[in-house]
Amino acid sequence: MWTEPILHVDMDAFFVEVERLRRPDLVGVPVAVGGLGPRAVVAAASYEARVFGVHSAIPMTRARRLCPDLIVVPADHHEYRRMSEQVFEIFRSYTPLVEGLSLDEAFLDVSGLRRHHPGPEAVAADLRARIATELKLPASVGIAATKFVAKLASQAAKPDGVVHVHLDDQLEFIHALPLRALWGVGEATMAALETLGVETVGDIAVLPVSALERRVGAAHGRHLADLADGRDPRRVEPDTEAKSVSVEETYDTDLVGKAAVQTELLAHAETLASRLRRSGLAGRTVTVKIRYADFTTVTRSETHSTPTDVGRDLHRAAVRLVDRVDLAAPVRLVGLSASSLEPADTPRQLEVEEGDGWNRVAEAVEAVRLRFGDESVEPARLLGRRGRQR
DNA sequence: TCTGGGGTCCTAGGACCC
DNA sequence: TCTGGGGTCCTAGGACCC
Repeated sequence: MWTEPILHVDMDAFFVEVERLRRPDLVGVPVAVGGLGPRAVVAAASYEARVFGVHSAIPMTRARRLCPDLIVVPADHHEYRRMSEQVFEIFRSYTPLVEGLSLDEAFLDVSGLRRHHPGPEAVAADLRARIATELKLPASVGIAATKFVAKLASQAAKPDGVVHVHLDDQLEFIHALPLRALWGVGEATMAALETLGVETVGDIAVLPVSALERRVGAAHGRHLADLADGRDPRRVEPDTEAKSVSVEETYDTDLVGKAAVQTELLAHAETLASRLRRSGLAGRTVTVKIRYADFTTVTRSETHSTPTDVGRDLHRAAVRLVDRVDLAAPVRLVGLSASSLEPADTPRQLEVEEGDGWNRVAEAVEAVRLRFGDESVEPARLLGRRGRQR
């Protein structure tokens, strides 16, 4: 019973269902949540819309063509985040071992609930009932011995169901699935494996590992071989800190010229800075991303010895970086990100710019000394010197 | 059909250090 | 005068996920 203690909980058409809570007119009809601009894509589609072939990531223009009666609702990420927090609160009322994958799905390791529930299926039933009654939202749950099988099980459970894959049936279950269903197998991997004539997970289970490694790389190849044999040692890791924070925008019409790009970078820098501050983070690495009209994408990054969460610093770095890319061609997307993140409150070495930098430092130092006394600020090399003299 | 915005992880090459 | 092996960090690009 407890040999399959991992739950993968996946909210059904989450954005759509959240919208339906405040707009009952959306119930039972084809709905897509997404952007409204000419370049928007579908972020979430209701099951009524999926019948028409409307699903996540397809262009909204195409979705409208596939389903003329489609109701398009602009995305409200604040609201989705708010509801997501309530969903995760319920998850964490069962176990602290909750690993969120996005706003609407998570792994739960419920092995610690042995004494309180007869089995993981009882936990899943209880959890789904609570989400349904307290939040009025549907959720599907996959139960398995490993993370990747639990995730596949929740897909099989949709919509609004539960699938428990017992250890004894695990290989039979995964081998029958199309290869593309595996987490980590996308278009490129499928293309790389095409010549091998593999279609299902079972097909790669009988392949030599070396053949996989040759085509998709060492790490990926071995990983796929392990999954096909049902091996997945990854534990449920309670949520870890963010590794990067980014802001990007695709424009309805392409930007032309350096000035336009720099202005967008200034706006991004301010947004990024406030997001960093709200998370209490600062980044040492700044990366600019430029996507041209033909969709080719370039990035330029630089890493500093000290992290920043200051809009002005981010913008200055961004302008330096974007100077190294071609801005004569039309640009459809501009992005800015911060990585190599550190808590913003760790002690930092100040970096003083050329120009009037030291002047401003001196002014600031005087202001502090006026308020807190002459010894409140001094060069680091002098620290402790006065103490010794006394 | 003409491709969002937010992320994570991997690879490969090069610089640099010991 | 030509040259090893290992480790770490950085950069750029790309695959993939929701």
